[in-house]
Amino acid sequence: MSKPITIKDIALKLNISVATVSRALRGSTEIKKETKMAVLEMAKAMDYHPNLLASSLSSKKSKIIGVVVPTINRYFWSNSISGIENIAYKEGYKVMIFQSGELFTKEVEIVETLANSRVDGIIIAFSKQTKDFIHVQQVIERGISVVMLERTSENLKASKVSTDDKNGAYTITKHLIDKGRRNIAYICGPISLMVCRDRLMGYKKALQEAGLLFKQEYVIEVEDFRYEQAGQALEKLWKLPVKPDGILCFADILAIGTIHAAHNFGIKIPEELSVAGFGDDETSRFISPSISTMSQPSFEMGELAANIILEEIKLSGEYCIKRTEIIMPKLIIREST
Amino acid sequence: MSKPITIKDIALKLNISVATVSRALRGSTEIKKETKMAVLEMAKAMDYHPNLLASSLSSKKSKIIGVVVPTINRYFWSNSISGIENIAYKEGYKVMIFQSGELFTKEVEIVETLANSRVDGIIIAFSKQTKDFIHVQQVIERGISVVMLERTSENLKASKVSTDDKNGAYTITKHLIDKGRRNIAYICGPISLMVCRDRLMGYKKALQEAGLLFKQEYVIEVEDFRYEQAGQALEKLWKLPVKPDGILCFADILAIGTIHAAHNFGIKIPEELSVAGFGDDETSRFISPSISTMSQPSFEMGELAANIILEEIKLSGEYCIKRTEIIMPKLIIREST
DNA sequence: TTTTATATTGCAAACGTTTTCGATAACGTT
DNA sequence: AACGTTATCGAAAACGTTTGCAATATAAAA
Repeated sequence: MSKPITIKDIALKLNISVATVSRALRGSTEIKKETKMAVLEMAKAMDYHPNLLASSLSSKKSKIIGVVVPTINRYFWSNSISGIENIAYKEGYKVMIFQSGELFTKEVEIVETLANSRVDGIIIAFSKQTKDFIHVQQVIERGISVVMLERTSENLKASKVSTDDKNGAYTITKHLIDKGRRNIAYICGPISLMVCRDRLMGYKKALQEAGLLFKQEYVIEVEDFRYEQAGQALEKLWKLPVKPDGILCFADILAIGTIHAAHNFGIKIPEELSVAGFGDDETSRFISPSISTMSQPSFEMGELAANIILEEIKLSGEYCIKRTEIIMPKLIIREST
Repeated sequence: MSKPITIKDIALKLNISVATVSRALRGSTEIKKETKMAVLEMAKAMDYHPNLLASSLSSKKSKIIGVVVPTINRYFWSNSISGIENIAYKEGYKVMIFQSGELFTKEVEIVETLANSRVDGIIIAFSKQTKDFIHVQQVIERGISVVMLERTSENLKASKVSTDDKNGAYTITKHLIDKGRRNIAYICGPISLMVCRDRLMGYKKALQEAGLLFKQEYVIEVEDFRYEQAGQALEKLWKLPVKPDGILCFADILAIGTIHAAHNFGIKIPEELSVAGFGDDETSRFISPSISTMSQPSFEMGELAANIILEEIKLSGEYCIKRTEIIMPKLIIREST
């Protein structure tokens, strides 16, 4: 309500300059111990709170890193955010979380806001609609560090950390084949996403290697990563002349949806149909049947992204080599296959 | 890299004052159409980006509302955040999301940072550790609007929106009783949370009304809302001389954990044991058995909280009556009871 | 034409910090 | 006694906006 206390007020009270107060508060060494003490005490006594806006404006650094993900309520994203925070907070950085809701326009808006708020760096996972990357290209040119996480692009000169999707999908498809499955379908996400295309490649490769025919009608593209979508996909697949005996799902959430729909159709899992996921959501272990999946170390991937961006912030604008980290997921076999 | 363009640069180029540029950019009415046009064009031509820090510092409003929740990866929280965003974005406000990780110290730190960043308002759900509320009391006194969401406190003069937990728990406990259950246990969260105590009261009331004995050993308090915790709770309950035939879980996630553990123990649900949840997580509909639960309109609750805070921001500091909104959850009956 | 109202603009003071560049004082060195 | 060091502090210029008030130009009214 009443005017907030500023360093000027403290300076006045102590009969010293604002410069010394500023230095004392941020622990500069070139300040006499007694005055530093006096300032700190007075600050506490007067209930002083620094104005971060003024500070960032003046110093040109905010100690904030912005994170933008498609949605926060999926395990992979929330968990990697936790990883990012874990590192960032240790280094005295705050992290601001934003969700694009898979909308390109909102993503652009968020990135712009973040840049205009002069955050020190941005970690971004693109929305499924994003095909055009100039909005982040511009941000990079403005001197803000950017790291791409999981949903990346090759057209951008920025570090990225992502999953080895091709090999991951290959591995789990091969697992299905090893289990004797011959007609394996793939319920995949929007093909506009590189992740989806990469996993498709791995799936194809495994089929080919086993001498199995790739059939286009076995690939069902769903728009959103929602339970219902998987159910609809299964319905389509079940109308095919040759029903699949195995399904690879792009994400665990789709696997759960598939299993649910299969249950309604009276399809036995895994006897009649094997279902595999990707991502190892927390839930996947606790439902029945539990889900075989490729486990992605999302927390660690977040940590890695954070470490990279902090590194680049430190070098800020110097020519540092952009890194590309590809993480291999791990096969986890459970009841559904 | 190169110095960013400022309104001063635009003013210089156009031979007008920074004041007019500022007014033109923010669409003030008292600017001639032609000059406004000229400014906007020049801004675009020079690739101008406003500095939000400077703007907020000067205008004393940030158009940002901060949200702090225990964790973002639980359905209730992420969904209510979506509700908050839905309203806020419409009104031109950005939403900054923070998670306390159920840690008091981190919550305090976040609230302090938010206040020091001069956000216009804060929507907060307290951590399970939070018993002391001076950190938000101080923020309120500094003139920042605060609204409490779901995890509230009665010691604070701030608006709140929460669930009618007592009646909700009463309703679903009664449902269990109606299904013929007589030995009903309650797996609850940290009793330090008012939500947990309120639901306990509803549970007790239902028992009492039905002439059933309340037994302390039927109440198991878990520390975290994690699947594993429910399993351990069930294990304890199953060692009791009289095993429960129904379990009310504080949250759906605990219900899923309970069902999983029951499955491992070979306990038949719902024949041998009815399991009920609270919150109606997305997942609860898609697992088998699907879970009976009390559905909370989390999205709408977020919207409500946002509307209230925007209202209070508008009145900013005037005596506005603090509102208390209690939302009644809805009973959803599925297979688990 | 003068007067009055109105529409546009500019000046300059905020907003609360950080930081460069000196200034001063105290101290030891030669 | 003159000098160089070092420790400690202050003055003032940024940082990029917004905004109250004054000034000017323009249009309308007398």
